[in-house]
Parts: sequence; C-alpha cells; structure tokens
Amino acid sequence: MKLQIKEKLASEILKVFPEGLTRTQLMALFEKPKNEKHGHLSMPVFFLAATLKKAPPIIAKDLCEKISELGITFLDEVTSVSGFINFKFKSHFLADELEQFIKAGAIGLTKKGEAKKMVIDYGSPNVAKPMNVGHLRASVIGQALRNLAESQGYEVVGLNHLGDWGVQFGKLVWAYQNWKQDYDFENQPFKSLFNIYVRFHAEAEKNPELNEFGAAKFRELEAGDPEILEIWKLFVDMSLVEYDKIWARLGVKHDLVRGESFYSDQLDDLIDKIKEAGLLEKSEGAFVVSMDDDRPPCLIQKSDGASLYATRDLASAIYRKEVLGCDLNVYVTGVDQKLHFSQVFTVLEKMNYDWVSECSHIMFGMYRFKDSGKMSTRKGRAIFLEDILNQSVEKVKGIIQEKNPDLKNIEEVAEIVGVGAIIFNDLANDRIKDVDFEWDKILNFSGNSGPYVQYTAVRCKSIMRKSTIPVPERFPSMPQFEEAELDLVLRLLNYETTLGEAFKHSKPNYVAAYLLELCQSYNSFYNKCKVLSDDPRLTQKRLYLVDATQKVITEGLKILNIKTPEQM
RNA sequence: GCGCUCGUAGCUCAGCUGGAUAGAGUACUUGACUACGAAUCAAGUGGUCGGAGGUUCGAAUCCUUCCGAGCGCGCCA
Repeated sequence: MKLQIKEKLASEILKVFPEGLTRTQLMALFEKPKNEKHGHLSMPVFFLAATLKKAPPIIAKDLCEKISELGITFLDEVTSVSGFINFKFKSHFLADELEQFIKAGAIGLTKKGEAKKMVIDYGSPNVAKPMNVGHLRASVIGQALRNLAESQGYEVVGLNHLGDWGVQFGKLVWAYQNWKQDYDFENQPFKSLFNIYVRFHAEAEKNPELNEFGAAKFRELEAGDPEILEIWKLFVDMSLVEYDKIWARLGVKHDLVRGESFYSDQLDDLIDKIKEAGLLEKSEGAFVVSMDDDRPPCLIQKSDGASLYATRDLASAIYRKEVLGCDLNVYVTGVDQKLHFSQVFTVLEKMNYDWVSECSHIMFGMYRFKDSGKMSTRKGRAIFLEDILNQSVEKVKGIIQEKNPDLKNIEEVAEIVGVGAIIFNDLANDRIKDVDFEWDKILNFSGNSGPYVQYTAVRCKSIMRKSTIPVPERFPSMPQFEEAELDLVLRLLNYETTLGEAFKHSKPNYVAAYLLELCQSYNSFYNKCKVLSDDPRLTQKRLYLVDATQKVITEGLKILNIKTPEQM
C-alpha cells in the first residue's frame, strides 16, 4: 500500500495506542492482508500482548472499537479478526490516492535517497572473452539495481570494472605476437582474439612453459612497455566494441569504464599505505594481509612483484570513495567471488577506512549445466549471450508470424519481446539461487513471463487506441468499485512500496512478481468488465484504470530494463 | 577437510522485518471467442515447506544437528 496512505492512517490511529509508540513504528506494522477479503490493510497486535497483559484477540477488538469511535473520514470499515485489525478504505479515498499517484509525473519515484551518491559496478566482463549467460545476470541484475536506486532518488554512477589487467594479458600478448598471422584480425577482430585465447590455454596444457612467457609479458606490460601497451589497448578496444553491441540490446548503460588497468599506476602508493599501516606480511615469497579469523590471507603482491585482483580492487574502492565521492559502493558479481570481497573489505577495515560499511557485495547464483557442471569459457564450455538473445528473438518472430502476421514492424517488436523475455526470465527469480541452464527453459514464454506482461500492456494500449473518449485527466466522480476494479486499484497502489522493498533488499524479482500480480489482476478485470460501453462515465472510469495500469506496467518494466511495444 | 549458499506441488519457481486457510506458472481435467487482441480468462486435481529437535502466543522464515546439491578455500579474475 502507498506510503502516504500508511502515513495518514498511522497519524489518525496513533492516539488509541499505548503511549511511547511513534508513527513510524506503527507504519512498520502495517502489512498486506494474506486474504484480500480481510481488508485493504492490516495490522497484527500480538506485540502488545506482553505490555497490556491481555490476549491479542481482545486487544484487537478493543483497539478496533476505539478506532471506530475516532470517526476517521476515509475509513470505510475497521474489523478485528483474532489478533489482527483490518482496515477498509472508502472508495473515493482510494480513487484520490490513485489519482495523485498517477499524476505525480514520474510514477513511483521518491526522494528518499536524495543527494546520496551510489557507485555500482556491474556487468564487468573480461576482455577477449565473449559474454556468456553468466554475464547476462551480472549485467541485467546490476542495471535493474541501478534503476531501482535511481527510483529511490539516488544519484548513480554505473561503473564498468572491465577485466582488462592481469597475467592473462601477458599471455594474450605473447600469443598475438607469435600467432597473429594465423587469424583474420582484420575482418573478425574479436573472434580472432577469442580463438587465440582458447588456443593459448590449450597449448599451455601441453607446454606449461608458455605460462612463464605470458607472466613475463605481463610484467613488461605492468612496467609500461609502450609496444606491449599498444597491443593491449588493441585487445581492449576490440572487446569493448563487442560488449557495447550486446549491452545496447539489453539496455545496459554504464557511466564510466574503469577497468582494472585504470588503477595500475595507483598500486605502488596503495602498497606503501598498507605497509605503513603495518599490515603487509611476507608469506611464501608473496606479500599478503592476513585475516584475523580462519579465512586465508589476502594476496597483495605476487612473488614476482606483479599485482593481483585484490590489489586492484582495493585501489578501486579507495578511488570510488575519494575521487567519485560515493555514499554507497556496490559490487554486483557471482557468489564465487564472495571470499574475495570479504577479504578486500577486511583489508580496507584494517586500513581504518571506516567507509567500508558503505561497501556491499551483491551476489548472484551461477548458471550451470546439468551434466557438465560449472561453465568455463577457457574450456569452451559456455553458452554465448548473443546466441541466447538471437534464438529468443527468432522464436518470438515465429510466434508473431503465427498470431499477428499483419504487424508492420515485426523485426523491431521481436527484438523487444525476445530480449525482454530473456531479461524477465532471469530477473523473476531470487538472484541468489543457482540456475540450471536449459534451452527449453530459457526460451519458454508461456505463463509467468516477460511476454505475458508486455502483452497485457499492449492490450491496454489497444483499448485506448480504440476509444473515442480521451483518458480523463482526473479520476471520474464515480468511485464505487466493483470487485475486479477494486482489486486492480489496490494493486496499482502497491507499486511504490514494491520499489522501496526491492531496493532495500536489492531484489529485482520483487518488481517482477509485482508486475505478474498486477497483470493477473488487470486481465481478470479485463475479462469481467467491459471498458468501452454506452455509459460515458463508466467508460471514463475504466479508461482511467486501463491507462493507469499501462503506465505502471511500462514503468515497472523499465526498472527491469525491458521495453514495452505498442503492439505485438 | 573447513567455510558460505540453497533444498517449498509431478516440473519451474514466489513467499517482504517470524503472522491469519503456504501462493503463481506449467502439466493434467473442464468451461468461456458473432466481446475492448484467446500470447487471455474462469473452475478443479495436486504440498508431512529435505529429516529431526529447539526458541515463540505464532516458524517455510530464527537457532542446533543430520542428509542432499552448489560454490569457495595464496601467487587466475
């Protein structure tokens, strides 16, 4: 239920509760009734049993009577069932609230996080490797969290923490210098780069000496050898072109590319700082910072002097705070990096950076294959993201040709629906859970799916196209609701809190679940209530609801980074 | 071996800080297009919430333990 409604109700009923309770505390108690017949909003009173020394059902009954005596104008009914107080609002009140909600320019936006700055790092693939299903999650979850943060009033800086530094670039440079003539870098730069990468690892299996060559090249790269640097830059550029193509399709937008290489000239200072803090220890030839518990130490510098992933992440965290000035620093990566980030955060804490509490690692489960287990690009065991998107779009094209062959811009719509289906499918599940990769599953558009939500919005738009009456600016003065209408109104009023909860828990799937519920409610309404009728006032009222639904679906899908077509 | 995460209907999954009779989709059985698009809707079948203890007025949710799966565990990122 809308925040303003909770505020209003809490203010009114506060006086009947025992002293000491605040309005905010009261507001936190409101919940959505499990069974909609109970009411529009409910409040359990079990928490008062201990202080009042009475049984919850009696407390509920007493409070219920007192609330009734207050004569709150916008309340229709207050009832008590076992330990709950259930509220029903007057229809005109709900209509007013809906109108204000829809009128408020940017639907669902709040100013809560105003002036706060969030830096969020997401997507971040590794140069030379094509994006796979795993990057789908990293990109799409990250972008959704970013959108959610913006909806809550945060200023967001989206960072592409490109994996463009490390020994593998030494390896790639070595491979390029020795084998480039075997590939068509001219016409197929990225494909060639990937092939040369796979070849290197295959040959290094047989001939481990190659790894030494690669490591040596990386040391030269880190030392700033201009010729090697130039080759490295080539790799990065080739890769970014490819990634940007896919991100454009997914609607993923970063504000800054700050690859690992960006921090390479800050690492000496960083290591000095760690040393000054007395944290740096030599262990087995390498430099580490030890944890105070049973976690393994955090590797800072390899025995050959080269930097490591953690070294660059430490520099990056400091950069995000001191240069970008973030109030929140969020990393979106797979669960497999959990230990890494816990180590990095601990090192920051030991360096007395108290802002480490503002850093959070939002992790997501891994895609895996049922038979062969974890995917590995190196071993060629991966499903490329581009293939998934293409297959999905193709499948949608087939469905459109069957269901709506006269549609004009089939290509464009198939792209919106096909890509949307993939995104929705991923975001609809709790991000922490692992996902078994199966083509049938990822290309299944029936039931609870992106296309279902898009289709619902499309049908709303269709009604409005057909209507000869324009959508009224204000809610028509005919607010008595039929059951299906009321259900729809209540769901529409839940949008705002859904965004807040989704942001609070960093769970885009709350938004997906909400949209599915809203669509079910709308479709039920659609089948029961004829919108365009002979009664102009009734038509206006229902048209208003159709338009509101369409707007909320479009906004909600936007949060999930999914577009809404006009027709499909 | 140690650490972390997950285990909910035949299948795929929701379930918000513990709250009312555990919910969707799918599959299966029915019904609704001379209706604003049937990629829809309505109804039915289907659950010892992995097992066992515990905390609580109340547990799918918190704690302990066992079982199963996944991930991680020093010079990759």
